[in-house]
Amino acid sequence: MAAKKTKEIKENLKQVLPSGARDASFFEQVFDVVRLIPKGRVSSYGAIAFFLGTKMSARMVGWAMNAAHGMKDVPAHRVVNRNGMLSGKMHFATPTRMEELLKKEKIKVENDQVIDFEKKFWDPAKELS
DNA sequence: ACAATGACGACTC
DNA sequence: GGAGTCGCCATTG
Repeated sequence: MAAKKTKEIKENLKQVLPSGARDASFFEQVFDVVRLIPKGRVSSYGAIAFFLGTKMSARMVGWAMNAAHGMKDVPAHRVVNRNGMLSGKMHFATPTRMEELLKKEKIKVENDQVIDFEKKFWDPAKELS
């Protein structure tokens, strides 16, 4: 059921984007930012939300990530919560997929948590200015 | 149209 | 310092 929903989201997003990016504008920005996250680095929902102007609405970033699953170019695995925890790993194809991907990028993950999160943290507002 | 939910965050107890 | 509560914004029921 959830998969079907994701598909619907993706299709809906695809339709909305080229038509008149107003509802998906937020999503588009999120995708762009996440896509710009360097390899071996991670970011947080709050940081992205802040960069987009809605710093208080990290939830929406998470929701955008859900839709981002349809976009393979969007490394959602590099986006974790402000605590550095892989809060969204359960939403991947497999719960271990996120951790595997992160480890693949030299990011240490232990107990669903990114090690040295502060060092790996990539702040869009800071890097992209 | 109203109420509830959510890959979060910050504040309060 | 750990746990609980409220707030935010958009989507879904």
